[in-house]
Amino acid sequence: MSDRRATLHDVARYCSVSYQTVSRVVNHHPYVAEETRERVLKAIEELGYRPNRAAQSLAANRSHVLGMLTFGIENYGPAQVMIHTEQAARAAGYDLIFVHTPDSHIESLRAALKRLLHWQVDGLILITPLTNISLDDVRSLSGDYPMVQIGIERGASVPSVGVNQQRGGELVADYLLALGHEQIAEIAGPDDWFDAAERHHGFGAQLARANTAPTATIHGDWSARSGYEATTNLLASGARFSALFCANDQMAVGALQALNKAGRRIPEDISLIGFDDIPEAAYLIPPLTTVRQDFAAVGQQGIAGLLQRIAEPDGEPQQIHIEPTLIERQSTAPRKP
Amino acid sequence: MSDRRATLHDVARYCSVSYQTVSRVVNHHPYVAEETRERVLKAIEELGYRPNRAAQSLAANRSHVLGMLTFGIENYGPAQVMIHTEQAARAAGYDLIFVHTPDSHIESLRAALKRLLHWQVDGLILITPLTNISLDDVRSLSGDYPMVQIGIERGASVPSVGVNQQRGGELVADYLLALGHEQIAEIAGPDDWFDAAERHHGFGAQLARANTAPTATIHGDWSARSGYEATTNLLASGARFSALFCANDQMAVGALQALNKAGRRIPEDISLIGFDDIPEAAYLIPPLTTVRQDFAAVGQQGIAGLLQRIAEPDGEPQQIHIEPTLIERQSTAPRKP
DNA sequence: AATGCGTCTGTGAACGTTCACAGTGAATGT
DNA sequence: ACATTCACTGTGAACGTTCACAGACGCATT
Repeated sequence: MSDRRATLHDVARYCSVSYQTVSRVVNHHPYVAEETRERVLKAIEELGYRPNRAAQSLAANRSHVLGMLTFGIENYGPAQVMIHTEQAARAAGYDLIFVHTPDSHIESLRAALKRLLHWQVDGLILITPLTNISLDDVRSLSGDYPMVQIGIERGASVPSVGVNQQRGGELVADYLLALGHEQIAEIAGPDDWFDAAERHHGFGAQLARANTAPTATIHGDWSARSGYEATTNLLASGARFSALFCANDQMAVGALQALNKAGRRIPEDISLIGFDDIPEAAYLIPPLTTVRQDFAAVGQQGIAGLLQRIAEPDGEPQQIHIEPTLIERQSTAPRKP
Repeated sequence: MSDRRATLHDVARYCSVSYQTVSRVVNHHPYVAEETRERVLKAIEELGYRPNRAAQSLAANRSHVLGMLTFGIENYGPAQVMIHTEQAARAAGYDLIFVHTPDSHIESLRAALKRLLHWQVDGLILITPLTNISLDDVRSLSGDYPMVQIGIERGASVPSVGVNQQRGGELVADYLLALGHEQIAEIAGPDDWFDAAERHHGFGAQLARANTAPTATIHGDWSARSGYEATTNLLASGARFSALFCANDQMAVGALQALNKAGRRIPEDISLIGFDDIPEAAYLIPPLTTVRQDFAAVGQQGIAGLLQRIAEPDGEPQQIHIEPTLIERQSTAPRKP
């Protein structure tokens, strides 16, 4: 209707109370008479009044916004985490301002972080699964902002929530060993992602406990293409293996094709196992055995942790682990005798 | 260091100028002496001053924020659009506040929109590819906000940018007809997505021009699971077809498995074609023929359109089409004689 | 010597809200 | 009858910035 948005004062004038009373109604303060409340509510409705967030932030010195910094959301895991985090934040009454770093340079991160801090964000959610981004560096920029890191960095000084990737690696090792496999190859994720590093570490450590080791480890970049190329190289190198662990499902897709081209049957000749349980995993040929991560839980716990941090900024930074589960399908089988 | 963030006044006092001069430096106004500028810049650096966005919004009555409303970003297409849109917005100096609707009820949309409008967003980006969301309804809530709809709605009263889905459907029809296929089945997307509707429409129309029609059309929900089930039903129904068009690649993954289980060889017995060109498409078995959409272009044009709209709010709402391209791989072949 | 203009700087008010406080009645207790 | 409390309402200042204006100075033009 009108040119300008209605303000507290407009509403106040409209129903002859003070602006403060209107404010009280809006913020559900006690001590406003029922009759007045209704009159004000009606006026708000009629004038289409909406509080101005900028003014609220400024006056109250809190913004009701959380800053979300992401990297690599073209990948399934980070994207899932992001969606669920947004949901949890919204449920808690927070809006999200969202910056995506296109690359992992520390300078890009600084720039992204600066953008977020311009806003008086109440807290920071970091979905930046990279080891080369030192959280101390982040801290130096962001001061004592409440924040939560999604994905666990070992011994970090920041509260964090993530899937226990190390345990995931162990699950895979245990499972393949139980099937009788002794020669196991690995296509790991990029070294600078700590999810990848932890998976790799857990996997290797568990094999070591059984006095064995991966026959080969190649690092991919999460893409099907890299899985394909890694597998091709693996086969060309003459490495012998009866099982192959891919650190995510997309790389397993590529591996599947490479193995297929080389005439290896799955699971008869080679057992293949992925990680993530993307929705397509059950529909590959054969359906892919993989490790499922509960991203919804990560998102919820992440926000819960952050809100707690906002409420009481001191206290030991907690690290919350979500346990992964192995989903057995038909891409794995006992080793042929 | 200090408890409170530095303000304009702090900086001003620190180097004995007025706050207004500092403001001028920050905003790159002309008419500030080189010597002063440097002194101020130095002070800003030393005090770690950052402008308070809330105060800026409030005073200037513009926020430098764009509101982004998304639906269905668990799907490849919307997610890609979102990423590229964010990038383009950031490049243009805008921050993004981000709300995701978990479902397509109009009430969820209203709620989401309300959140965005609380902020004095300068413009609105709608990535809500649903036909049941009437843009007029959006307008009634958002008034004359500059906005851009990602994904073309036929005859919409709002500027929009999207891939020419209809043309995509035509490409598929042309291609399969040229290969000699006459009996073509279709697994379409959900009816209430306009991308799906347009693809379906273009596909059907082009077949009609060749005096034929799909032998069967089933609607899936974009997931591999639904592709699998649809294909299974198709086969069980006894429908005869030598080619199958899936409205996205994920459904094609499911179809692939269903056909495989039924002993149909691809492409020898049945040609399969998808849509989207997800990164895994080239690594399926066999590599999937599909239609590629340039999501980066969509994002960039979307932001460009919105910024133009913000600059001059009047003028005919433009609709920008991005043309899709067919990527031929090995899941399609000429019909067996 | 007076006028004008361009460059640079400062002042006051405004943006729309919250916070701290002060005030007003009416009901209650002594 | 008077103080005390409680429920409710209003006032002034502040948050950190931008905008519109005005002032001061130097230099060229008349």
